[in-house]
Amino acid sequence: MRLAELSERSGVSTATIKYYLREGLLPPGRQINATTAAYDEEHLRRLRLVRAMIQVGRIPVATVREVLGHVDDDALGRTIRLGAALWALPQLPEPDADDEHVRAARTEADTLLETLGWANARLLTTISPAYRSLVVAVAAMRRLGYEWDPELLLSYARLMHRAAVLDLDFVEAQESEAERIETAVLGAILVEPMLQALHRLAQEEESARRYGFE
Amino acid sequence: MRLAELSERSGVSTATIKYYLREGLLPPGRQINATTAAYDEEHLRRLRLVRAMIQVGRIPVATVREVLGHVDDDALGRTIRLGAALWALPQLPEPDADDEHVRAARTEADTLLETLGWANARLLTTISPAYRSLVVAVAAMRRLGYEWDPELLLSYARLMHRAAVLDLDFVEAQESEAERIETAVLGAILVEPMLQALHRLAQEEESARRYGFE
DNA sequence: CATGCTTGGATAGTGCCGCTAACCAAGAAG
DNA sequence: CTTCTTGGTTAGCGGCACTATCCAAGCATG
Repeated sequence: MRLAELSERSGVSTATIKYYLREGLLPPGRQINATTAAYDEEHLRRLRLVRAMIQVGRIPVATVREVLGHVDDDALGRTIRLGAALWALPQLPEPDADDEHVRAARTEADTLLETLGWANARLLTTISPAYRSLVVAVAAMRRLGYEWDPELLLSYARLMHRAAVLDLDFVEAQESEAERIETAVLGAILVEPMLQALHRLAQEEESARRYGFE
Repeated sequence: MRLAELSERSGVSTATIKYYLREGLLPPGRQINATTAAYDEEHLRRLRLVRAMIQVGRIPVATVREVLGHVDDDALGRTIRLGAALWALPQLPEPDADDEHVRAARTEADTLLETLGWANARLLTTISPAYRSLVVAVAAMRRLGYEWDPELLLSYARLMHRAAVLDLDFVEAQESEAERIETAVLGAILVEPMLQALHRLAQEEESARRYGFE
């Protein structure tokens, strides 16, 4: 398959495909001669993957390259490989460690993990970007003066844990190990916008149920 | 409070505050004379709100202006006002209506709402951006060849509905109607990154539980 | 009162990002 | 032998979130 056909079948312009090749998101085609390269189904699939990550997952191009690098790295174990890929995803900016709200949020997050018994997550608190993002988000709400019962955060966490269980069950259902790794990363990236959309739909539904359209 | 003090207390540079004033994210200060303007606590709070939306919620500046416009619009009822604000949030791009995966995803989404009995959401399917985003996300996964039991999507939706119930309970706990509207929008914007962070943490935890660190 | 500093407002510029248009020489097609 | 198409290279574009610079008006000090 030539570049033009790859473009047609994927719906991505040749210029953009060339850009992805340049950026290393797509392995080069098999060079037939100086002016022709051949691409196969694997390229097509990879291209769709890249597009989904960029358009649906809103992952920056440079990050997609990094994430795919981890996915392709056969040397690592599953948890590490998944972790490496997930940790490359864009995260909230580093919090200011001196800020009082940040310190309070950190305490709240630590208590949360303890209460939940997430022993593994607790090992990662100093390094996991997800933990850091949680602290930033909680600190932002606290800074705006919102107070809540610790039970609330706990409830959210339990819900998201159940979502994670569904994610990983789905991953395990994949046939090959390579597919499982890809699904784990892709799942994490594509399930997020799906959950977000469902969340907003659910808010609309619940708001309309409670208050009608007034 | 002068601009310099507003900057110091919020941690936002004066240049950036001027930019927000220009962009209409912040109402102008009370003009004292040709070279001095006074800002009050309300400005400080608003500025923190804007920062949270931009930095934690990753909402584009133009969208923040739009969302705040709806929040400040006393003429609308609660559901409409919340809806208007939520609908202004960035969404996934318009799907290609001719694509087979998009059509399949639309059917799946419709069945989902029917099964859940989300009667209100079903009224909104043609116009709600959240519905559109859901379709795009589902279509992207289908395009990559992933198949799943309809039960899976249903489970995710039930989880997010429970999250939405928690959200709205929290909103109802606010004292004034103005606060409730603001909380509803802010909640929607700031809870999302929090849920995302919890989701990723939960995935790390669950993956480590199942497979260890190998 | 003079001098120098600070203030807030306006304008233009910066850096990054995701493309995209234009060009090019090598090769295929008729 | 033209004429068209190919894939690779380069430079540019448009949007975004700031940010550096300039400016005239005021305030503060000797």
